[in-house]
Amino acid sequence: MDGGFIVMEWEALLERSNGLDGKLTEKQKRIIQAAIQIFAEKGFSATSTNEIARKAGVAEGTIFRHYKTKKDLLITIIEPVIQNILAPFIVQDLDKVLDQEYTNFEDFLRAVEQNRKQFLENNLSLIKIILQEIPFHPELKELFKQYVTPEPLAKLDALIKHFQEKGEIIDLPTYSVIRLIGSSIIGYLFVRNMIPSDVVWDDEQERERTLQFVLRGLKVE
Amino acid sequence: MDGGFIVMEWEALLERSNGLDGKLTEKQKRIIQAAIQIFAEKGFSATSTNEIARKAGVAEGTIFRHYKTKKDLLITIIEPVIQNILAPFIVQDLDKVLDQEYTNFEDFLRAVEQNRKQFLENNLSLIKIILQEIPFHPELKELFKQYVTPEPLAKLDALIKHFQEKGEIIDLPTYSVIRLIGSSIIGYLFVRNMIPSDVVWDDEQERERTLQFVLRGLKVE
Amino acid sequence: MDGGFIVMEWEALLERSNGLDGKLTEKQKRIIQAAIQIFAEKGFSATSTNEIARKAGVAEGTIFRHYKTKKDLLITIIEPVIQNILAPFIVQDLDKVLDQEYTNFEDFLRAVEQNRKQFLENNLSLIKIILQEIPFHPELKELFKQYVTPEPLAKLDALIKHFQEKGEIIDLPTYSVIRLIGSSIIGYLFVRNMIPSDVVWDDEQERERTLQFVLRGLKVE
Amino acid sequence: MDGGFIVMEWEALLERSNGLDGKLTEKQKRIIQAAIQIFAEKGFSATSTNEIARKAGVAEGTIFRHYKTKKDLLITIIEPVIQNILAPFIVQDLDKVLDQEYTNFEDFLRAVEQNRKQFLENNLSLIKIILQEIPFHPELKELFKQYVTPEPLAKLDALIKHFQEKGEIIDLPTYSVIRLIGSSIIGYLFVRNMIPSDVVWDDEQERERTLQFVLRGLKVE
DNA sequence: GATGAATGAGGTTTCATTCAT
DNA sequence: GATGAATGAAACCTCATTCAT
Repeated sequence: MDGGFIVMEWEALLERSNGLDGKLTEKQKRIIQAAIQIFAEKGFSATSTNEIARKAGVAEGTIFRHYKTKKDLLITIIEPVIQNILAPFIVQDLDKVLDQEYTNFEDFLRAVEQNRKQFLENNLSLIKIILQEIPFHPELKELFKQYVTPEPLAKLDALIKHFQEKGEIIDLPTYSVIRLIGSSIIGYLFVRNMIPSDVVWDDEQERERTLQFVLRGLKVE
Repeated sequence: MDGGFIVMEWEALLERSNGLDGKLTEKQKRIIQAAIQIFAEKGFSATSTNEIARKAGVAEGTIFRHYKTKKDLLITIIEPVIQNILAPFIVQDLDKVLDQEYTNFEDFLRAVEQNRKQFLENNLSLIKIILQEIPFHPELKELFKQYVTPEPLAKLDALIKHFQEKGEIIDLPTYSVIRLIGSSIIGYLFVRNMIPSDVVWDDEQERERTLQFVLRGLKVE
Repeated sequence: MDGGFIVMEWEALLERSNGLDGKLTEKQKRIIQAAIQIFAEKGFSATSTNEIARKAGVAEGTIFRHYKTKKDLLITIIEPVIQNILAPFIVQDLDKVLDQEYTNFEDFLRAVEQNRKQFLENNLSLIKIILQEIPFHPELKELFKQYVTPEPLAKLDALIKHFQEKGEIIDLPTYSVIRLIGSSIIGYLFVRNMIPSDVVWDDEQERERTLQFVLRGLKVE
Repeated sequence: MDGGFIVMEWEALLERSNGLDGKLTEKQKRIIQAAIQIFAEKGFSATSTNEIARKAGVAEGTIFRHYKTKKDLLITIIEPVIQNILAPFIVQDLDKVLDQEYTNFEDFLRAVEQNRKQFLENNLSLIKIILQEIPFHPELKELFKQYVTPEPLAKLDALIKHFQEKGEIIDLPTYSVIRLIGSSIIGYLFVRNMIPSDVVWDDEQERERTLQFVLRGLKVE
């Protein structure tokens, strides 16, 4: 099983989001790992702490020593993921992109797609949990809002405008551009990950079709 | 409250899906209505039959007289919705569309968007329930597959090809075309329904932008 | 065992305090009875609902169908007792006492002692529970205050003054008189009920000594 | 807060009762102090060792290094208090009293009242704990009996007889005299300590009334 | 001596489901 | 058909106590 991998990924997110320190005990890791797996599989409400404890190989009480309630455990897991979902690579690397005049919109698009595809693949269970549980937990919605800070959005805005000024994409409000790009890429990634294994799917071609669709859709006529 | 409306809508779906008109007793309707509301609000697992009974104004036992288990109640609610999600208006009206040579792709797109928007608005709670619960209940997945019958898909396929032959849209595999159109429209509808009430949103413009984006994205160059 | 007797007594208090209606099911009575016994024996906190259920011969869940929480059960038991502790016979019969001029202080004292002795004996477990738990539950303190209504106190005040005017007892503030009488009688009743069975105790004599002590202590010199 | 004071008091009791001076470490003192406070506030059963540890600022394990079980801690706290409750000042000073012919019953009464009032005020929490827990722990009852040694009682008996022979108080059995005096004084102290702060209470007067009541009640006619 | 993570038994409460009325 | 009291399994969580460090 790949549980170990999932937790490694999650720990990476954790470190990136809290500056690190980590210091998770062995048992804590096992609890987190078990919880991620079962939450993703059955949903938060339908998962019992007993089951988590059994899968983690710890006593049930141990869970509650580290996380005051079951919901606490959920939030502990989700918080760093939310932070990283909403802080796409742009934030880190935007300056470079803006500085380098040679970068065009198509390269940007390919980079975004590549980056998010990676993130999605590395964090499938975690993202599933978030999508499932956000509607039911106001605290999570709050977390979400809290991390939609103006700064990265401003940068993204600048970037879009940059391409518009260069005449590479059509002149629409930033949020519309983001929505249209986002829909197409997320739609592609969603189908790609959800299709049953017995269906033929030429990933390379589908990606190319999606990117071309977006490029044409936003091209200045 | 619009609970009554929701059930009326659901009953319509029920009738359309099972032909006959149900013969639901007053209490059954109240149970269904209460269940839809609370399932949508808190999720299936986190909803107690006691709560449903209270909201429906019936005894807890009454629920189990009509639905053998809680899950039975869920499936009873979801089944007709699944059928109708996957049987877009095309099924009923496709012949007309195909017959009428004058109909162009843009009109078709507008019609699809309009039809799905209506469906979404009328059945928000129901769709929310389905999206939430499908991942956790193999029976529901089965139901899903069962209703992805070849017939409507074949018709849709014919329709896409029809527009491709007329040179109105680019020559891609049908499923890619559907995916690209679907992503954009669903993305638009999703944002439209999810945005908080305090954000400005010019619906007419956004719809137009989305449609133009799709039209350009699929246009033959 | 006298459990049946205790509950009968408690039901009597309940009826007297809520005007009656009773309508306790058989199981409810068994739960109350078991709870009274074990609370008195081990204290509220040290009593488990599991133990109550076992002694009552019902399922644990049944307790929570009737009483939302364990504390609810405690309050349900205690409320009518508090009411009746604080509403001594005087309330009911005071008018008679005041009307009959021939009644003297000694007869009154004997009557009080007799009445409270009866009450104490009939409700030993209940009173024990109250004394134990009141300090820890603000709700109970509130209940207490709520039932120290001005009306019965006013009547008692009138009665004391009545005897003072007749020159039968010394001229002290009512609350001091009540305190002194109360201390002596409660002290007598307490010792009487607490003494181990192997100690000799001539009840008749001790009561007489106590009454004479109070009479002398309050006599006008 | 007066936590420090409480433990100082308790240490004094401890020293007086075991002769030696205890050699309590700093942490032990903090544990005892925390335990006294929380036991008094919430009762023994409702107090968790975790809470004691937190309030004492020690690790939970440290408690169990010093006291084998939670009950052990309770008994450790209570034992010296029981000894001192039941060994009123008489024990130490009785000889003086008996020797000094000039001492009369009234002075004796005043001294008892003063001494017990002091004790009560200094040890309110401790006494509260004892009264709460004695009914539930046979070991404590045993302790109690164990300290009701014949010797101090014999001295008290002698003292009562002494005043009876001098004709200062009525001729009743010693235990009746003690009971009557005790009831009145304890009743006074109880009311004095329990009255809410918003009620007027002239302590000097009330004490005088109580003492006069006892004096009259026991006076030879 | 002190710590605090770990335990597992047991606490209170909730729940879907049954069944006599 | 409808009820709602009753059930008991299982849920979440707390607790006193142990033990390796």
